[in-house]
Amino acid sequence: MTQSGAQARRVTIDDVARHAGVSRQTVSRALNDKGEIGDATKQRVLDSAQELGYRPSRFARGLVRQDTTSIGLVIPDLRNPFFTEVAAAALEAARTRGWHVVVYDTADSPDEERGTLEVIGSQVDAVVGYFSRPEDEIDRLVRGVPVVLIGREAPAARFSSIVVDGSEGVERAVGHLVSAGHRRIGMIDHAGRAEPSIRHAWYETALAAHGLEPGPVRRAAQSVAGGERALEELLAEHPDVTAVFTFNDIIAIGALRAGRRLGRRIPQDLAVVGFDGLQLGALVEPALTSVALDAHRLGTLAVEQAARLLTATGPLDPESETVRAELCVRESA
Amino acid sequence: MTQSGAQARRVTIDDVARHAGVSRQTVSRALNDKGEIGDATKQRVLDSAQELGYRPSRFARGLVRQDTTSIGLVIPDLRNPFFTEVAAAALEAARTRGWHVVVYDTADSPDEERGTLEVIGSQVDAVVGYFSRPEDEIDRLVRGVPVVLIGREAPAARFSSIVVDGSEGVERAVGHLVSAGHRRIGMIDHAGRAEPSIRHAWYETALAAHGLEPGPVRRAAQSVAGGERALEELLAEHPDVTAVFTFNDIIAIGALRAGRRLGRRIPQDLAVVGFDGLQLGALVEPALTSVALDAHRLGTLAVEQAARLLTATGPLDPESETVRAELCVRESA
DNA sequence: TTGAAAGCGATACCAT
DNA sequence: ATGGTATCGCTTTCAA
Repeated sequence: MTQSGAQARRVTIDDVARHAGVSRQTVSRALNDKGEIGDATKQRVLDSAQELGYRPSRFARGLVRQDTTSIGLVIPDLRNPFFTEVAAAALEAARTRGWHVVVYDTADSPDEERGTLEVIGSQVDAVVGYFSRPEDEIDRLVRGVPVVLIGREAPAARFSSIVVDGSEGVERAVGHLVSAGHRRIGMIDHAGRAEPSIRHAWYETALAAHGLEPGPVRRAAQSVAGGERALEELLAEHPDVTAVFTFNDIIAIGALRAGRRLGRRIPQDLAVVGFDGLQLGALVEPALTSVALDAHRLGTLAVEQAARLLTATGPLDPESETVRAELCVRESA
Repeated sequence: MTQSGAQARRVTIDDVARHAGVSRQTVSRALNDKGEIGDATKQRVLDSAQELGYRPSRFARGLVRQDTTSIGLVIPDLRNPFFTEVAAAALEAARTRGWHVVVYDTADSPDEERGTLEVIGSQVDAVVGYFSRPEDEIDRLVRGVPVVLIGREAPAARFSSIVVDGSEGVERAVGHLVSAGHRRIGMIDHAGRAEPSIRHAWYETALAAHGLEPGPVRRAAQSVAGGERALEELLAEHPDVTAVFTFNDIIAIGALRAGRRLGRRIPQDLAVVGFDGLQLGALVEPALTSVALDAHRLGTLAVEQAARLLTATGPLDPESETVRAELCVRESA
């Protein structure tokens, strides 16, 4: 007994060939605009293909012509303009190379990150992005796929990476605060991981360099609201604080708003310095002073590094692998 | 004469099999954690694979197990927070389905758009996103790949789409302005395409509905700076204008800034209404009033629509295909 | 100009 | 538990 409503089987090149009364090589020629084919035949084949709704399998095609490259781009939170910028730059750089970019947003969650790593290995030729998991675990999960780590705290041993060095920038920022008379400088770190961030370490080092003792630290979710709450709590506990350095600009903007709401004049009563150097910082009031990172460069370099991995050219030299942060003074400090 | 420095040939499953002294099926089993394999054998195979640096071909694998789905997501400008939001939502929706998303940023350029369409057809199972080219051209370029058009002005005949209906929202916005006493309401449209945007049409209709004659229109690049310039020019030529509706929030923010700089009090002397309803609008001062669109919903629906195309379920019903804009009143109007 | 046959690199089914 | 063989859908020689 025959089943009616047949399975929607894939239309293959052979179907088209049969329909057009030619061999499949001829179909291939017609579809790929190779020469060596009669005009009439070509048209007939094209028509058949159209009529049958034929679409070549990307797998079969990829299998035989080993030319398409795609990379995976892993971003912790695409909604954060900083990562958007990195992603946009990476997309640009990939496009100039004719690469495809498969984007994954791990929502800042280690679990999602693991899931992504598991699945990504079999989908792309190289992986570029932000990861919080230990190196050996990443290594195990991607199973040999080349990886470029961006902004990894400890320059990775077994992976290529693009290193972010904010120590100097943060040091400048603290210098700037100090010369404006601030002595009691707090920090709002991010709340994501168990340990303090590397940015926190830079902050402490910078304070020490200026002979200041560590200020109070609060942790915040990476959102404006998170920054607002953290600043309120920080000032409630430590009213003597007159300046804060924050993990990033989003948090800083929250701090800015909360500070104003509490009646502090900015930057006189409360100076705020963010990190990232978002364009957005220029739009709020007062405009945000920030330790700025060149996100565009980060994205571009990451893809270039991947290219070198893939072509077995040597990696970038350590210097050009590093992106340094610079103090961008606006109004909030 | 043999060439030294042999071509870096791909390591295949057969190489691993040979190295481990087993058949390739056994290798396959070991790698895919299927049962029916001895522990010792499995370990030996895994070691060989590791040693040879073996990575399965995603094409060969995809060819035989027809399970991985990927879609192309085409965005005009990832740096615009609105599209970022759409993209983030689409990524989320795709992830729950286990799909991969290949992202393309067309930089708002018709040329890039064409290039993207040409290349995308052979890379993904469906395409979702924003396009400015005529339908029939899109059709020709993607060659049969299912397409979901987002926010297309004329609901597409031959493609599925997610429709944006802002008429009501804009009408409300104009009503809001009118009841605040504004009679001379200008618009800043975008400068991208030759013709006025659909948002401009909504604006005109809304004015008419309130018995107002069309106000002056200026076009701006989609950036804060573009908005600033356009507003300056608009007011220079038409000082009697007391309110402007803008193509989007980014432009609106520019208008806001320029208006203030010109000494206009906002919203009394100059009311500004944007379009998109970006979160960002709440951070500027005064906070931006805007005709808001649910970007998250847009991204989610687009992917759902793609899912229906792919599974040959019926498309979404027309009503749920439509996303309506709503007036979000903050401070600028 | 067209067609036949040989892979590309993996998995699945059926033996053993 | 392991191996042989067919197969996935296409492109690329090589003949005709």
